[in-house]
Amino acid sequence: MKTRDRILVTSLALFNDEGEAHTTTIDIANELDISPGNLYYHFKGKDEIIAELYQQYELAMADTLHAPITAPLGETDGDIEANWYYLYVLFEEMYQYRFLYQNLDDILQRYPDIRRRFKRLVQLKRSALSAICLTLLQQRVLQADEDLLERLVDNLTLTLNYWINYDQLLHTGRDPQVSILQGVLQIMTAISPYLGEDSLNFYEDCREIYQRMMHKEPN
Amino acid sequence: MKTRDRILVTSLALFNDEGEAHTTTIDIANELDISPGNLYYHFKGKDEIIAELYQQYELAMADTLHAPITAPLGETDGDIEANWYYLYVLFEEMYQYRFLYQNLDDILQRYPDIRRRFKRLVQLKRSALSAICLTLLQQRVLQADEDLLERLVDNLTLTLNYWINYDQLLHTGRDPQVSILQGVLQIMTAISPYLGEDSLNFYEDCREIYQRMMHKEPN
DNA sequence: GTCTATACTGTGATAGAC
DNA sequence: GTCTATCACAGTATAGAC
Repeated sequence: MKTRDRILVTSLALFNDEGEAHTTTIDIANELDISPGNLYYHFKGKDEIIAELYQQYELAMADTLHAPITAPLGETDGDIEANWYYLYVLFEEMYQYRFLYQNLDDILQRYPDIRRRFKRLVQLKRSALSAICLTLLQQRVLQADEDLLERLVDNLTLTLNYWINYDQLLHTGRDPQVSILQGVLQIMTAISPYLGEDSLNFYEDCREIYQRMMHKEPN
Repeated sequence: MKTRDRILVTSLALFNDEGEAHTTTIDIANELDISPGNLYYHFKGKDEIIAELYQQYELAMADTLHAPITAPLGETDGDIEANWYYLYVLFEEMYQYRFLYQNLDDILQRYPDIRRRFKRLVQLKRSALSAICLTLLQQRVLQADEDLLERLVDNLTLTLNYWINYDQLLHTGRDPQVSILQGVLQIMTAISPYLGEDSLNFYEDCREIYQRMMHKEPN
């Protein structure tokens, strides 16, 4: 593994675990057992490392997010399992770059370029969740309820974005896998009451998947 | 106004507008036209200023949050207007100390004491929202749906905590008053589908209050 | 209570040898 | 590509005069 890549991997780990703000270039160099000078040979500074890490994150997310926008998830309409798995993957990808979310406003304030791009990404998340809702709900929501649907999609986007922060705050040290599963359940549950008579069935199916995932987790 | 209080007021303003992480003791002293030495006479350092500001925030919030827990809001059950106003006040109080939410994880990591207390405060928010739900929903939610109710309350707590961040991210520079009104509407909307046959009426009432508040806003 | 001076620290960044 | 050495600077904190 090249030094440049090792710097990226180690930086990401330190940012996630110790917080980006309090990880210095020296910390990174120490962790890698290289000199600060060497680090500066590969990257002009912390800014450049963060820019590169964000680039990685953006590529991965954008790729995933386009899936439900271009084609409905699952073979049959309302395929719960496919949507569950999809949300799980999204949460996982976000969790891998969780340092972004921990000091979000701080980072977005310092890097206006990342701010613009992050905003676009959130809008993309919103579109993806909107597409999922539209297939799940099908024609169920009346035309007049367009606005209601917008509120639901905002609700889901908000949950997707901040759930892990919220859950880890209330349950410090909880296994991240559990947090993520809870997050998926949380989103699915928020959709359920809009499903009319299928509402309870849908919710029960979700809980069942949740239970199943929770118990096979120690793999 | 005593210097000590002026330091607190100015610090809060700077933290909110420029971000806590990048506001130094010197910035605060400059803004007040006093010397850094003078500032250090009143507070041992930035830590102590933050601790004091948090104390203020906690007192105000805890006081407000106990209201619906001890007695239902509104004179009649399901008094929408009273609950609307209540949520509005909560958002406003949080907005006044928004620097806390902008770098939340960073601050909570640096001050373990604040972490514990903030966590308790979120649980208090959760209790308040739970109490509101119970009066609004009354006996509507079946016993079997206890778990569903928990998911709803988590959803509302999450929205209350992060809505302003989310809204300001997607609509940079939007009038905070509008963000807050949207936040209240967002929470009320999330409750509405659980109201059974009153669902649509409730939602329409909320939209009406929202419209009214939006237009009298330029006061 | 408030000021000016100053010292200490950690971090970011570069130059030049190997 | 990697190292050592060193600089510059910002932010924190204190001492002592007024």
